Amino acid sequence: MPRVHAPQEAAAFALSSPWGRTLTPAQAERVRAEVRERRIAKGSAICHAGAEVEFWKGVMEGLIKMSVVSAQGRHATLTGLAAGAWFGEGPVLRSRLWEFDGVALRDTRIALVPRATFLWLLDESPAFARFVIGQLSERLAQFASIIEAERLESAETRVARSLAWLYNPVLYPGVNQELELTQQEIGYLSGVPRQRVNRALKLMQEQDLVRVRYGAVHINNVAGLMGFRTEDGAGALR
DNA sequence: TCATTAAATTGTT
DNA sequence: AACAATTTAATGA
Repeated sequence: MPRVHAPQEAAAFALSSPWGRTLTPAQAERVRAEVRERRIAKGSAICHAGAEVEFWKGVMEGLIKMSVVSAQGRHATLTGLAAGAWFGEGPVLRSRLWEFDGVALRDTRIALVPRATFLWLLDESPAFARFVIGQLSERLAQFASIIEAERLESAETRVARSLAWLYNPVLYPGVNQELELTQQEIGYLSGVPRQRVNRALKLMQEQDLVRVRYGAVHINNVAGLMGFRTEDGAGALR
């Protein structure tokens, strides 16, 4: 069972985020008073599809995989969430229910903003509203890119793209060049088998886009990764 | 600090 | 999916 901890660090994390810095002192004070922190052990759930959304959530530390499970038990990864990412605005605004399952791929710390506080900020702060709109737009672009790659491109291209998306400055402000992800974890995030991830990383390394390390990948060229293509994408076969 | 062993991760089939 | 090779982490003298 995840435990709720003292809020100080979570409040500091929230208030130093891109949206937190835009708040008025009064708005910041309410956030400071109401933000909570939760620690999630590797392998445990952050949210369950169908459960009520109580909080808008920010990743302070760690890594999350968002996925959906079909009635038959097949599951598909939608995206990863790295440190600095805020998520849940979709279900908070739309259905009040989580639409996906979230699992921590490693020990993770989450900042929790109560739903009511989130909605209050949306009403009170135009800057906050702009942040949320900007984030929704980025996510839409991300999902469009993923669907396109899923249908038209090779597994190697999908791996490159999911790495590149981790460097989107709007969705993941705090990611640095040394990505501490194992090839297995990259596989979970991109929905590609580990063997194929291994092959993909070597191809990217040949082009100096990344440097493969033990348990990590050093990213040299984000734009190059976003544009990375192989000749054997599904589009090339038809 | 070094050597040994176990565990995790990578690379290949 | 299975297996071997490599790297790191843990242990104990």
